[in-house]
Amino acid sequence: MKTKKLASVPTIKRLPLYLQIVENAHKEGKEFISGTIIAEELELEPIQVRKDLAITGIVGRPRIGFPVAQLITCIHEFLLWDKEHSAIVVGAGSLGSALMGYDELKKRGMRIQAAFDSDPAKIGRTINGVPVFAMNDIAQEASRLGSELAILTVPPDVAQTVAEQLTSAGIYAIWNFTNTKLKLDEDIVVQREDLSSGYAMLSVRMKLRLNQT
Amino acid sequence: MKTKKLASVPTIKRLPLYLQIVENAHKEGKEFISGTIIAEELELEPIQVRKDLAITGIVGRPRIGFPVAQLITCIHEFLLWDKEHSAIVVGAGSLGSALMGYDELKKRGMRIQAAFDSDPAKIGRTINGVPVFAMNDIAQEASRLGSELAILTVPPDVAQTVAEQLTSAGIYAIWNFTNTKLKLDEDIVVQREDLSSGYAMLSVRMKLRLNQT
DNA sequence: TAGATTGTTAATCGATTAACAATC
DNA sequence: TAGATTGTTAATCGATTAACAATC
Repeated sequence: MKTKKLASVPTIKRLPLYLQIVENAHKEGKEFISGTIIAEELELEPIQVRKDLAITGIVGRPRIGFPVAQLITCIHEFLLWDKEHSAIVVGAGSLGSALMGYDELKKRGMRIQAAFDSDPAKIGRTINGVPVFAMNDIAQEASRLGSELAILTVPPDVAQTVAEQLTSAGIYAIWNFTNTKLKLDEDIVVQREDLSSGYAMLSVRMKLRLNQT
Repeated sequence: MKTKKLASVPTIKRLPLYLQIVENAHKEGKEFISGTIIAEELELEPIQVRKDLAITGIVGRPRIGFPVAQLITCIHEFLLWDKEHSAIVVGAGSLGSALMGYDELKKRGMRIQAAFDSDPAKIGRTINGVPVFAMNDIAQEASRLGSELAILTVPPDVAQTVAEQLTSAGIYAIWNFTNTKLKLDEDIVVQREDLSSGYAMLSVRMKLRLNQT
């Protein structure tokens, strides 16, 4: 088995930015795009773009740049966005509903099969085309659907309990939108999505901006 | 004017995590909390927690830890979360609506004064207590309200145009939830909130997990 | 050809981690 | 006192950036 050098976290997080630009170039009918152009668009250094793209296995042509169609494929494959990921949304509040209607995710291979909520008014209905089940049926339904991933948008006080139910039902990855640090088996992938850290950055930069004068 | 050493981006992003734990400790009536405890809770290194907290100006007591109440104040002040930030939501779709109802932000000083949308069905109504105005009235209303910050949740194709209107109306900071790279004056604070980078991390980690076997 | 761009190897920079004296 | 914890100074680690030969 080949031991590939792992990509760094910052690199992985930049790949979707590159992908978007390359897809735009593709729509415009361009066959090649240079790292220099991508870098300008995102206000990054060209060398950083080249280094990042290299991780996907793409090979560019000096003087010409990278083949657009192939680059899209390489990024997709690297991120596993060429395969479907089955997912359920747990907590069909406003954030959960927003995610169910988020086309970007669907385009990137995420298939949201079902949602779960404890509000009787929501159970049995569909939101953005996704059927809503009772929270109590999670274990049963998630097993039946064979879902890989759970998008967790429940209130923080039930997050830990619900997460444990999910793992029992065979879910091995959780996209955690609650601000609860989940304590689960090590082999469960938990990705925390933290709005407050973005808000912290924003606030500090606003403070700096105000102090400039 | 004292030239403070700037905090690093990773440090700033971790501060809200610390804040949450310290606030919990406060609710439980604890007067002191050690960096070691905080680190355990978040699965970080104690030295990292101490270094991060130091940036806020807090002074701890050897053997005892950090004074809880004072630490909360220090983090709040550092993030400017002790002051109110006036904000408007531009694009009252599902994500915009979710943010209007997000208590966390309100607790951190964000005051959402108004929302804007081009859908006539929404204009004139209120969502989560926030009045919705017509998109055409942005310039006028934002100036009148004196808003500092705009939360941008419009479709990507109008993002740039709307952003320019916002800056003309005196807005100097934009929390950009669209996947459009905005091209604005350098003195405008643009904080991009990128769901796709989180999804990229999640996908790669799921891939690794699957390859483990 | 001339010159822009790739990809590799080396240098730099900055964040994390380690070591340890000071402290209560 | 003994021992846990802070805060400072130094060491390490890894990401970014620079330099440059190879290429078309």
